[in-house]
Amino acid sequence: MDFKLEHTASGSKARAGLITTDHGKIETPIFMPVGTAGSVKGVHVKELKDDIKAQIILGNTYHLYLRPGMDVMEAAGGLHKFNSWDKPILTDSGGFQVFSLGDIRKLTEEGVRFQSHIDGSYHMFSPENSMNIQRSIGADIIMAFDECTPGDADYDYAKKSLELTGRWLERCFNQLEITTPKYGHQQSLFPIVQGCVYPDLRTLAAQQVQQYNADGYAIGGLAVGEEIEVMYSMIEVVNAILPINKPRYLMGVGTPVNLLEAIDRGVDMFDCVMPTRNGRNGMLFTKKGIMNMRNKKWESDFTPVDPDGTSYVDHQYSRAYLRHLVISKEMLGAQIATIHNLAFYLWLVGEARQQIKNDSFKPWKEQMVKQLSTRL
RNA sequence: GGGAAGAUACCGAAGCGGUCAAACGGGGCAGACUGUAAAUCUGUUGGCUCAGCCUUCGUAGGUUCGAAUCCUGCUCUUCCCA
Repeated sequence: MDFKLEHTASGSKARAGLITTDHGKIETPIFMPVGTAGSVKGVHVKELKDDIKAQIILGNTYHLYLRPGMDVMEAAGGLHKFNSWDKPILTDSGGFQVFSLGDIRKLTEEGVRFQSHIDGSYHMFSPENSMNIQRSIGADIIMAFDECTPGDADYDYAKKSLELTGRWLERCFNQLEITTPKYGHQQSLFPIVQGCVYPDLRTLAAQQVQQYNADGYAIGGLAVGEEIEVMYSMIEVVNAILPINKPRYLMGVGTPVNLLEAIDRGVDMFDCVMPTRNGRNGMLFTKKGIMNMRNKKWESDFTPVDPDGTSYVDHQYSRAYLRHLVISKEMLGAQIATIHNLAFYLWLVGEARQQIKNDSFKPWKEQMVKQLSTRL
């Protein structure tokens, strides 16, 4: 994997870059649609490519390991073949599930023992088998197995958690060294910077991950309960230390405003369930603000879903029709909303990239931030 | 024509003398959702000059300190027998 830093915006730390993987190029800043179980929920590959213009999507180690399992995954020839997405893929390591599965898992030095949310069966994740599983899935970018520290963790816990993540990181790299890619293309491991809301821990973490000279670095453990301003300041702390010539991936973030604020602070890559999940739940993100399609106000609004939208669903269907579908729980409603939201997110980061290259990012961002949170 | 059961808030449906403006479900209205245990979850849903008051449990009366709950007439619905 290669990263070329193309341009840094004036008056901002925002960057435009180009990642090259064996499955193609990724223009940064980029948003990566989340496809947890091997599919971006409700969206065909054709729509993902032609309409949403996704350049890279996510998969999840935990979910794919449980189902369909690695036997099927390897027999399929890896996730690219299995889900027929031939562009870049990134897999999360299962680290987030260590956090989100909360009450049905047990954390030890070795790894995490957890119960399947599907059938309650017991399993163990460790840095080693997370790497092995991610080898079997075959994503272009794979993530370190970490503990995603809760946002409200006290200093002592956050410090111990960070140290554990550090020891796990070494084991991840060791495991990668003694294994090889299974499908003939390169896989890059991104370490994850933890440290919770404590600047000195974040600083330490950002310094320590660099010993591995990775192809890119991730900032994890944010947007997990802490104040949003705290998240921004942690990004600033970490990005001041991470190397400028490597992509920086802010995990799990966020709202359109979060994306622009993070881009402004030098983040290159994002993923978040928000456009897909909120879309399924009837919420649309647009350039002018947020629309809850369940609201009565759209009942007889026969104008296009989003006149400014870049996807065909924005112009093909009316707001009144979309509201009807959402209210009626028709699956098409969720699909339209998901396609719209993802297309909007991809437009947003694509436009940010253009504004960065034109040295007009800062004023554009200030203007956008004002309107993006408006409730329409 | 005879008999039986029943009529409860937007709908369905509990309640069967006071703690009932009335359980629960649906629908309606609104909110939440940030490396997906989520096409999920939460709140609210008679009115008002709102710690109180007013109107409401088919309808008209009655019993009672007190009725959605008991009694009588009426109207309507469903089922059974002719």
